[in-house]
Amino acid sequence: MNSKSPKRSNKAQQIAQAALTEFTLNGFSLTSLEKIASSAGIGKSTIYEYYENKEELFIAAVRQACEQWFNQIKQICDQTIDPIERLEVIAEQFIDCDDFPAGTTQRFFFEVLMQTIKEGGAFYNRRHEIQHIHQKFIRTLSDILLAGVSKGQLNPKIARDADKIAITFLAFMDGMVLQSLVESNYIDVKAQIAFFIEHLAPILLKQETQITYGSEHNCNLNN
Amino acid sequence: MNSKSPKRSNKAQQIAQAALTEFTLNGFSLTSLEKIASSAGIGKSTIYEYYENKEELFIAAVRQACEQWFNQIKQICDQTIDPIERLEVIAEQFIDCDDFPAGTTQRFFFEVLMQTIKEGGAFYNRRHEIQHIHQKFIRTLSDILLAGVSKGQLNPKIARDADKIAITFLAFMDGMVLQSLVESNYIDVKAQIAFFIEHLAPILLKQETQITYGSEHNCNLNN
Amino acid sequence: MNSKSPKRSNKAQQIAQAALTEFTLNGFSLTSLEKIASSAGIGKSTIYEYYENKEELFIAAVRQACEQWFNQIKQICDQTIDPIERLEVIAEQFIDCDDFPAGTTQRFFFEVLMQTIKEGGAFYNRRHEIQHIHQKFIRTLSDILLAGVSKGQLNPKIARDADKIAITFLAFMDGMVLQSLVESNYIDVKAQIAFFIEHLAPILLKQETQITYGSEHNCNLNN
Amino acid sequence: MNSKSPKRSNKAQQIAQAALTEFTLNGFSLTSLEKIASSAGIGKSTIYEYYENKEELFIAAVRQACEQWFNQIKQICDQTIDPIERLEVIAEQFIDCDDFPAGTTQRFFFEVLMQTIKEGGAFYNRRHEIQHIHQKFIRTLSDILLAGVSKGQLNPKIARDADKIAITFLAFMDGMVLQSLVESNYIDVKAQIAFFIEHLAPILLKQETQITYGSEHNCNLNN
DNA sequence: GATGAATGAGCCTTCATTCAT
DNA sequence: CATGAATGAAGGCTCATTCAT
Repeated sequence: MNSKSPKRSNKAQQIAQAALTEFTLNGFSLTSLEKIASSAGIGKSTIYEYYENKEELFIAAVRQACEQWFNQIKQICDQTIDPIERLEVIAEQFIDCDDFPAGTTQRFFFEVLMQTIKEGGAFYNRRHEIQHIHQKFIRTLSDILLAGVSKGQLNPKIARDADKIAITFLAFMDGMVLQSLVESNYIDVKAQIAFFIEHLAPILLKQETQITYGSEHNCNLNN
Repeated sequence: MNSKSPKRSNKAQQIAQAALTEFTLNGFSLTSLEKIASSAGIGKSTIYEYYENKEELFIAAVRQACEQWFNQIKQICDQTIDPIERLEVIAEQFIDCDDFPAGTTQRFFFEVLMQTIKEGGAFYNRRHEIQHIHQKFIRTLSDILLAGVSKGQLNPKIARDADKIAITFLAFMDGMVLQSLVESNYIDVKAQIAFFIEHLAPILLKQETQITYGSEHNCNLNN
Repeated sequence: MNSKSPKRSNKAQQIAQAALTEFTLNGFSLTSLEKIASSAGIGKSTIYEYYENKEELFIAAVRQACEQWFNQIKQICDQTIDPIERLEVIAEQFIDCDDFPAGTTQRFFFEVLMQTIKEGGAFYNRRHEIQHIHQKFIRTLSDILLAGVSKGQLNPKIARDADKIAITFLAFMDGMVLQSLVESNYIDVKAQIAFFIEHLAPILLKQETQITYGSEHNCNLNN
Repeated sequence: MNSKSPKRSNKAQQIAQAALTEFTLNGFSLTSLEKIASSAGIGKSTIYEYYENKEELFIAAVRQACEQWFNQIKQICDQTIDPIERLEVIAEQFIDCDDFPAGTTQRFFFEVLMQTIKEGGAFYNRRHEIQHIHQKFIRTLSDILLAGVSKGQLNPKIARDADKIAITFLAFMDGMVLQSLVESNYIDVKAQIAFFIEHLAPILLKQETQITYGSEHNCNLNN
C-alpha cells in the first residue's frame, strides 16, 4: 500500500475533517493537536504520520473545506440556469451550508482569513493560496453573471462591471455572515439577503425582459 | 489620589493603547503580555496593577478603539448634513482610518469579532458587549438615514427599511475591507465603494435624481 | 533456513553497515531508526527483526567497525616486517581510513567512547566490551614492538615498556585525530605524526641510528 | 537591578554549573532541561530567564568550564618557573582537576568536542569558538616552551617546533585521559604521564645545561 | 506603585517501540 | 519475513500569572 493508497488518503481526510471541526470551534492558536487527535479518535502523534505539522494540517483542512464548498457551488449551478436564482441559492449556502452546528464552515473561513492577514498567522506567508481561492470564487460569480448576459437573461451593460458586482456580492455576503455570527438572534439574515437581492436583481436584469424574468422580484417589494 | 485618579487612568490608557497596537499586529493569542509591556515601556507585571488579566486588557483595548472610532464618526456627522456624503465619508474611514500600517484598525476589529464568535475566545462569554457596540453602530447609520428622511433629503419610503439598509451597508463595508486585507493589490477598494454607493444613492434619494443601468428597477421603490 | 542462515546474517550486516554510517554522521542520540532504515532501504520496523533495540544495533555497528578495523591492521602487518613502518602505516590509517567524508570512522569511534563513559550511554553498562577491544588493540601494538625486539630490530630494553609505549602511541593518535577533527584546516596532522614518530623511532631503535635535536637524551635509554 | 547585576549573574553561574554537572554525566542530548533545573533547585522555565535555549546554556557551561580551566593553568604557571615542572603540573591537572566525581571536567570537554565535530551537534555551527579555545591552549603551552628557551632553560633548537610539541603534548594528554576514562582501573595514568614526560624532557632540555637542569629527569630512567 | 524573578501548565514535535497484516 | 501504521512518553520551549521587594 503506497503513500497514496486510498486507505491512507481516507484517514488523512478523516483527520483533516476533525481538524476542520476543531479549528472552527477555537481557531488555530487555541486548538491543540491533542484535541484534534482525540476528536479524530487517534493518538496525538498519529497526526504526524499524515501531516508535517500543525500548519500543514490547517492548510489541509482549508483545502478540504474549499473543495466541499466549490462542489456545492457547482451543484447549485447545475440545478438552475437562472442567474438570479443561482445567486440566491449561493447566498443561501453562505448562511446554511453544512451539517455541523450552525456557522461552522463560515467561522472556519473567517479563521482562515485571520491567519492570512495577520503577521505570524499560519497563512501569512502563503497568502497567495488564499488569494487564489478568493479569485476563483470571484471568477465563479462573475461567470454566472456573464453567462446570464450571453444568454440574454441579464442586461448587457453589466458585463463590464461583472467583477465589481461579484466582489460586491461577496463582500456583502461575508459581512452579513459575520454579523449573523455575532448577533445570531437579533438579525434576520435571510430577510437581509432577500432585501439585498431584491435591489440587486433589477440592476442586473435587462430592461425589456423585466416583465418576464424580473417581475417576480419587483413584486416582492411592491406587494 | 484614589484608585480612579486621573494619573492612574492615564497610565491605564497608555497600556491599553500599546495593547491595541500589539493585538492588532498579531491577534490575541499570538500577542504576549511581555511584548505589550515592552511596547508600553513598562515592566511585565505592572500590567496586572491595572488589569486583571490578558482578557481584561484586550477588552480595554477594544473599548478604547471603539471610543476612538465613534468619535471619528461623530466628527464626520458634524462636518456635513448630507446623508449620502456622510455615508461616503464613513465608508472612507473604514478603509483609511489610522496612522499605522494600512489595515491596522480593521484587522483589530476582525480579531475582536473572531474572539467573539469562537468558543474559548476572549469575548465568547461577553458577546453582549460586542453586540452592544454593533447595535450602536447600526443605530448610528440608521439615524443618519432617518435624519435624511426627516429633513426631506431622502425618500420617505426607505424609513421603514433604515435598519436593513444600515446592516447592508455595514455588511458590505466589512466584507469589502476583509477582501482588501487579503488582496491588498488586486482589488481597487475605493472604486468598489464608489460603485456600491453609486447604486445605493438612487435607492435612498428621491425619484428624479436616480440614474442607473436600467431605469425600470427604480420604479419598484417608487411604486 | 534457520535463524542463523547466511541470508539472514547478510541482511543483518547490511543494516549494521547503514547504522554505522548514520551513527557516524550524527551520533547515537541524534540518529533515528527511521533514518537508518531509509538509509538501509528497508522499513523501520524491519530493524526489529534483526536487533532487539537501538542499543543492540549500535553495538552491532561497533562490532562491525572493529572487525573492519582489525582486518586493516592485520593487512598492514602482513605488508611489512619493519616495526617502525608498521607503526607509521597504522598511524596513517588512523587519519585516513575510509571512503566516506574525512573523519567518518574516527568520529564514530569517539562516539563509541562517549557512549561508554557517560551514564546512560548506550555502552555504559557494557563497558567491558569496549575495554576488551581497547586491550586487544594495545596488545596488537605491543606485539609489534615485542616482535621487533625479538627480531633484533628494536632495542631490547624497550621490551619491559612495550605496553606503556603502545598506550602512549594510541593516546597520541587518539588525541591527534581529535584535534584534527576540530581543527581540520589549522593543523597539519601528517606533519605532526611524522614529528611524533621521528622522536619515537630513536627511542625504539638501537643507539647508532638515532638522530634528534640533542644527542644527549638518547643516552638515557641506552645507559 | 539591571540585567548585569551581580545577583543575576550569580544565579546564571549557578545554573551553568548545574548544567555543567548534568551535561557531563549524560551528554548534551540525554540531559533534559528538567534535570538541570531540578539539579539547580529551580523551576524548568527559570532557565529561560537566563539562557535563550539549551544550546546557549551548554555554551555557557563550556565558557565557565574553560574559565576555570585557564585560571588553574595560570595559577600553575605562577607557582614555578621551571618549564618541565609546569608541564608536569598541567598534565596532573588533566587527570585530577575538580571536586566532582573523578573525570567530570574531562568527560565534559570530550562531550564538547563531540558536539563540535558531528553534524547537528550543538557546537557544529560554532566550531570557531572551540577552535579558538583550542588555539589558546596550544599557545599557552607553546609560550611555556618559548619562555623556557628565552630563559636559557630549554634547548633553543626546539623553538621552531614549539607549536608542534604543544600539539603533541595536548594530543597525548587528551588520548590518555580518554583511555583512562574507559579503563579507569586497568591503566596507571600517572605512570603513563611520567613515562611520557621522562622521554619528552630530554628533548626539550638544552645539551650543555642538561646536567644542571635536566639531570634529575634523566636520572629517572637511568636509576 | 512598580517590577524583576520565578514557575507550572500546556503545547508542538520527535522517536523508539509494538502490532496487525 | 517485511512493513505500514499507530502511539505513549518525553523533551524543548512559551507564557500568563504570582510574589517578594
